[in-house]
Formats: sequence, C-alpha cells, structure tokens
Amino acid sequence: MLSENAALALGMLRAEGALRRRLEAPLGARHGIGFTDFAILTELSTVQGGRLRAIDLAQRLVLSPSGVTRAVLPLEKIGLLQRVPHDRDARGSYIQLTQAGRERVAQALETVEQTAGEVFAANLTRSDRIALLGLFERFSY
Amino acid sequence: MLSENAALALGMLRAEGALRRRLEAPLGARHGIGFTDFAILTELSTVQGGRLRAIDLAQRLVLSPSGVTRAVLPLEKIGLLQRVPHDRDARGSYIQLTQAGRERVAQALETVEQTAGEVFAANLTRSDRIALLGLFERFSY
DNA sequence: CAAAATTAGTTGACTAGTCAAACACTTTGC
DNA sequence: GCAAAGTGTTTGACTAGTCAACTAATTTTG
Repeated sequence: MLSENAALALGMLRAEGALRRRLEAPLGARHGIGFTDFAILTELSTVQGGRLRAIDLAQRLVLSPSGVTRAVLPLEKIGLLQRVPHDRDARGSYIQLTQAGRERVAQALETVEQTAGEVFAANLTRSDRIALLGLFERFSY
Repeated sequence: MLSENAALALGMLRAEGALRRRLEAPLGARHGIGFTDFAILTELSTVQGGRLRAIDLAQRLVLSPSGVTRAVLPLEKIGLLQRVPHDRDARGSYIQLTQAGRERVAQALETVEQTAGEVFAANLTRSDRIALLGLFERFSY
C-alpha cells in the first residue's frame, strides 16, 4: 500500500504526462510551439509590458536559468520574442513578447483551452475542475 | 484573463515541475535513482509477481515504449530489475523487479513520502490533499 | 573606493525522453 | 499453411532540459 503523499506525487506525474502528451501534438502542428513554449509566452502575456528578465521567467515557470536561455533562443529566432537591454543592469536583458508573439499565444490559447478541456472534462466534473484550479492556485513555489 | 482549462494545464505543469525539482535531488543522492525510475519500480512493486511487459509499463506510466527501453537499461545494470523471457510470446519479455529492487523501492518510498509531504503540506491542507488524490485517481489514461 | 561577495546569464557536457523506422515474432484469413 | 496485417521492442537521430563552471556586471563592506 502506498502512502498518501507518495501516491499524490505519482498521480501528479501521471496526470501531467497524460496532459502533456495530449497537448504537444496540436500545439506543434497548429502553432509550431511546445507546451513549455506556450507557458513562456503565456507568462509574458500576463505581465505588464510583456517583458520579464530570464531569471524571473525561470522562477515563475520552475525552470533553470539555462533552460530559459535554451528555450528562448528558438522563440526569438521565429520572432515571437525579442531581447531588449535592461537599462539599469547590463548583466541581463528583458525577454519581451513581440506583436507576433502576442498573436501566436492568443491562437495557441484556444487550442490549449479546447484540448485541455477534453482531457479534464473526460475525467473530472466541472466542480472537480474548479477545486483543482483552486488547489493549484494555492500551490506556491 | 486565462480560460479555465488552460489555467488548469499551466497549473499542472508548474506543480509537477516544482514537485519533481524537490524530489529528484534526495532520490538521486540517497537512492541513486530518479523520479521516473521510482515510478517504474513502484508500479512493478504493486503488481502480482512484480513483473510487467514493457508495453504495459509504458501505458501505466504514460511513457513511450522506447522511453521504457531506455529507462530500464540502467536499472537493469544496477540490478534492480531483470528481464525474463515471456513464455508465450517471444517478441517481448517481462521486466521484473529483483529482490534488490524491492528493497530499494521500499527505502525510496520513505524519502518520497517525506519529501512530497513537505511540498504538499506546505501548500495544502490535509483535506485538500485527500481531495487532490481523489481527483488523480479519477483521472484515467 | 577597491577587494570581496553576489547576481544574471551563457556554455559544455550530459541525461531523459520523443518519434519514426526497422526488426522479429504472432495472429488472421483465405 | 502461407501471405498479410498487426504487435512488442529496439535503435538512430533528435529535442528539451539539467548541473557545474565560467564570464561579466553589480553590490557590499572595511
């Protein structure tokens, strides 16, 4: 018999795996991005100015700084992001959503909303989903 | 504003990332395995006979068959698993927990139980955790 | 105000996993 | 009972991400 927290951890691993598996294909096919890319773009789209330092992005997405460097490169190359120098700290720069990035994330959001909806609705009632959202929002990092 | 299912998906991504980040270090340092390895060993430990075909393991863990092949190799090398031929189908073989594997997973379970407990207890009440476990259990794949 | 400590970011080397193709065996159906 | 289709697994080539070491700039402090 599994103890409660270990069972929770394994449940989380599986649920995330299942969700990612469902989301990656349509995100890649329709919008040319992965799930992590979507998370980066979405995070930027929610902050004032659409810009964040790499380190803040890393913290918010629970990624390593090098992971951010590596994920941002192709997104910059396809024009969804750009780097702009920080005016008070020359060590780093802002990672900023471009207009194209804003448009892309808005389109991708529809795909994610629909596909994730299929996954969650297939398994959970609406009040379950609201409860789950509440739990994730109470999770801090 | 983010729609409900997209917010759920991003919440899941973050929560899993945070959990994995916390678990990998002690699992590696104390037991020499990663979180996915722990999931494989645990899954095997719960089935009668401690053996499963690669494809069944893949399905249960939401991994690709090649992912299973690649994950199993080092676990076999360190003696926690062994492959035993299937007597009615020569294409595949069983992946079977060894005695050493059983002992290792029992020890690792304590680490996971404790560490995951820290993560979950820091963020959620006990009734939240029970609710979350219920939600994960209703998730099918 | 210069030396020391800290912080932001990138890079090299590596691990973990994916998908598509190949391979080997098994099952189906004429 | 053999050809065709299907299934289980591995492999090659690749993507995504980690950590440790490094560079460069900033902040602290005696």
